[in-house]
Amino acid sequence: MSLQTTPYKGARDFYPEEKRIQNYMFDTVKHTVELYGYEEYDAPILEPLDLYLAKTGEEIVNEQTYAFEDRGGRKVAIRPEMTPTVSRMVAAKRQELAYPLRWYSIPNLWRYERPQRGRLREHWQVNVDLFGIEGISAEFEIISVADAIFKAFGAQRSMYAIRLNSRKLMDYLLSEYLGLDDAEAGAIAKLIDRMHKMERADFVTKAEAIMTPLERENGVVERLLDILSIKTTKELPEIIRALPTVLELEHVLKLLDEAGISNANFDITLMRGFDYYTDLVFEIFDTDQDNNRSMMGGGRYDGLVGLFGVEPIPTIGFGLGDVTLQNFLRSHHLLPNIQTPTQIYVALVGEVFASAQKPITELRDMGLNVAVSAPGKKIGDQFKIAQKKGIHYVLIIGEDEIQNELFTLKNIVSGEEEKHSLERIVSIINDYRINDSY
RNA sequence: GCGGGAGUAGCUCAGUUGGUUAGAGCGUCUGUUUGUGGCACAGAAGGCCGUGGGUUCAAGUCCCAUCUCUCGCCCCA
Repeated sequence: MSLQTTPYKGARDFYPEEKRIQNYMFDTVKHTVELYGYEEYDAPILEPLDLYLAKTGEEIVNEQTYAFEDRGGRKVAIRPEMTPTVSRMVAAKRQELAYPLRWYSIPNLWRYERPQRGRLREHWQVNVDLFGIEGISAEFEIISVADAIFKAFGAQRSMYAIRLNSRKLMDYLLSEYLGLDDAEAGAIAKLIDRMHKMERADFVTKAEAIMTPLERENGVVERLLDILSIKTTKELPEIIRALPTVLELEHVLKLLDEAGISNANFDITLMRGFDYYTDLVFEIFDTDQDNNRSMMGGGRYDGLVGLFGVEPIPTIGFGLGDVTLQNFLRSHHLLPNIQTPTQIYVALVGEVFASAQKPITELRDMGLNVAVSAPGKKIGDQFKIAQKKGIHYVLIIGEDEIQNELFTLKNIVSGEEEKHSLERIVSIINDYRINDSY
């Protein structure tokens, strides 16, 4: 029995060409969020299992978390998300941090479940969080940052939709306006979450099954359907529209619209699961039908830092998964062809390995990325290898070059070939790289 | 955890109602001589047909089981 070469189920190998894509995506994200003043942090991949039990549903922790006992008998988990960790970090230094905090990270996360399109067991997730601002300027900023990331990749507004809702609004709607008890409200909320996946009649049947006969007689299902069909906050019943959370939501939408973010809209069917969100929630969807998934989700979670026994801190943030982001970029042809960072491939001709070291070192000292071919290969093969590696320049070093201190530089894309000094070569390559950038 | 689809060369796949030594394209390697690649030509390597059992004179092909991958469901941090 031989060893497998395939990676662990639901996890990916990143060969250099794939790692380049990931680096490009993460570098673009980092650059964008840093424009807004966000700073990178990180934390261990292992956390005490308790950290997740405190705020997440039983099923998620028990069945979808990699959890085990360490050698000291402590129950630990591989982090399935970053939000509890960052809340822990903030709580630990609650008194000494300078608010507002603008923090981001790109951790790898693990969840134990069956892989499917857009969802693997290991993925990387951009986490962007803003701590310490209570008002809607935080909502406006965090959604603007999310939007800026998509714009930084060259996405058009028609390619993605930003959907907003309010958890407080939905709580009021289900318990006060429709008069459902907690269990019913929870079940209906889950149903709403996936209503776009089912037929209307199917939704009605399932909704009726959740409600009591009396509620059905009183037309609660019809009232639910009516309210779920609305497209703007203006259509909400007057009593609901006057809620502070709705006024705030309208204000955020107005600010976004004035900022040119025209693809942000109210969506009363947006639920965002059932976890720690306390007020506004939002998601970004791919408008491409083949990738009809939430790529990014977030919202306000004012209560999480307080779980660590300190005064709560108002917080809003979002997460953006690398798998769904890459699917998005691919389906909209937004992934550039990213070159190897190696700029020159040195082809040695003849017995010059030792004497070629000096010019090679000088090139590196001047900042070029230089790979040297294996000795003893024919020059034609060395061209082939350089081409296959995607390196555009081959530098030929033989007896002749070393004697004259003029080296043969060949652009294997154009086929042009000339002899130059090392300084001239550096300048040619640097100019070429600038012109060749994405 | 539940369901659909698929496993044949490194990759993408063909393989007739079961019938001799298993096929193509791409890729890899070698050569068409000596410091010039891509193109072309010639050649080579590379398969327990996912694994185990069964039916049959005969199984890549049919049946059962199992494993893996994949798409969905559940769930979604």
